[in-house]
Amino acid sequence: MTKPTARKADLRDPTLEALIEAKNSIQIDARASSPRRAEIVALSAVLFAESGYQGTTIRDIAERADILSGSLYHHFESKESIVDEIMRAYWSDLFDEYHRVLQADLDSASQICEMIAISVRMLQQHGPATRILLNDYPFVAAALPYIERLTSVIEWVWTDLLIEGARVGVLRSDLNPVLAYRNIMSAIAGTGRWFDPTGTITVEQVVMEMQQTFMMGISVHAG
Amino acid sequence: MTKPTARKADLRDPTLEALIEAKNSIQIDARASSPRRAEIVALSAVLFAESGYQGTTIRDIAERADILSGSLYHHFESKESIVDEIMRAYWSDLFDEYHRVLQADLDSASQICEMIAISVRMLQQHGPATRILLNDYPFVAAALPYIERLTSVIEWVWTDLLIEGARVGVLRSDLNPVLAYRNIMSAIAGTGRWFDPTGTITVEQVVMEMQQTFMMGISVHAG
DNA sequence: GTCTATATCGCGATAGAC
DNA sequence: GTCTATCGCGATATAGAC
Repeated sequence: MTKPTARKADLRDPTLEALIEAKNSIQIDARASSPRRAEIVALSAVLFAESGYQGTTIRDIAERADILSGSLYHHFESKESIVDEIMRAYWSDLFDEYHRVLQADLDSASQICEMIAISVRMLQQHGPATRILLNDYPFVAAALPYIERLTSVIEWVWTDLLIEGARVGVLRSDLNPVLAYRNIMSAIAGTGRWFDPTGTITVEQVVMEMQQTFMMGISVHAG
Repeated sequence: MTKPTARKADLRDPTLEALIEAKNSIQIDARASSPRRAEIVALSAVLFAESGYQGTTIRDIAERADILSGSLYHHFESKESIVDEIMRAYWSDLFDEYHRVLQADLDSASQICEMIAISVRMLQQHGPATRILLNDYPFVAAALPYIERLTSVIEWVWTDLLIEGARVGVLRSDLNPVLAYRNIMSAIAGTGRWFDPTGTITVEQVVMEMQQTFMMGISVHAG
């Protein structure tokens, strides 16, 4: 099934455009090219994910990097700038993935399945970032204003798709798109808490169970 | 439909017994009867929910209580003991509600619907506590060891019910009970982040949408 | 790029007067 | 039950030598 309102021709899908604009607003610091800096960012992400942003000290990070705390300020101007860099990389990759899915010529239901899949697969490259977002959202959102802006765009993309799916009869007509979105997004975000990359459950198992649980709940049934 | 394995007769449902035992292990401090103390606990819960446990200072709490920070230590022995009291009240009420549902003579699907309902309804009396648990789980679980014990009991009750439902054919046979539980619980916990008691969406709307989304996803369909 | 040394601040908590 | 006053600590961040 192709998308009912053909947008591939004129490329004027407002949510897709908002997504592109939001993605372009994420500036990645050029200094991130330094390997040492990237190493410290990665190890900080793990510590923040384990103990929380406020529960992790500059000294904790320095110790893990085999360095003294003062030396960190050669690479970063503040503790906040470290989590900022973690977040920019995460959101940049996430928006690229969303862009790919929204450009593909899929019906609403398939797009939703794909969006669940890419969101959960972020655990592979950005497991710590997912966890930081879950645990420290109030702090991170307050410290980095762009986070709430990007979150809004994601919410818009989802609800737009859910409304469209209900309109064309692929999804339940009595669906509350905002509540459905929040249920799905909570389940996705929740993986950040419990998923163990060294465990026996694979990311693809999580993807499949989540797709089944939600799609069979929100799609129209034969009976 | 009545519960297939009749447990009402001999009352030897191991998950119910574990629930009762866990509930009895939650000791409520008798001093909580002081109105002033209860007032401070309530207002601390709101602050912890807003800014996080580590993001809220003793001085913030004192200011909101129109008191000086040192005076708080007449009522509490530490900052940790405040969040402890918030958590004990929350879990005590939650376990009472679970107890009521598990004692009722319902089939698995209805019990699951009821368990979703009571969990979401905790937002009414314990909205801040729900949010604290979501945002500060790693810290709170580390500081208050009983939390992980109680969480395990809840997980056991849910997965037991999901397995039972699949066994008797009320739920999908290919269901992964652990993953299904985590999806549902994440959606429930997620309400703590976005639900606004002063907004237009009611708790009962949230309950209904969540029941529909999950039940139609995990129950066996006619078609 | 890292170390030494330290400034500066705000935190949780305490002791005793009232 | 609250206030005054303060302790002791650990936090982020800085300055300059090497």
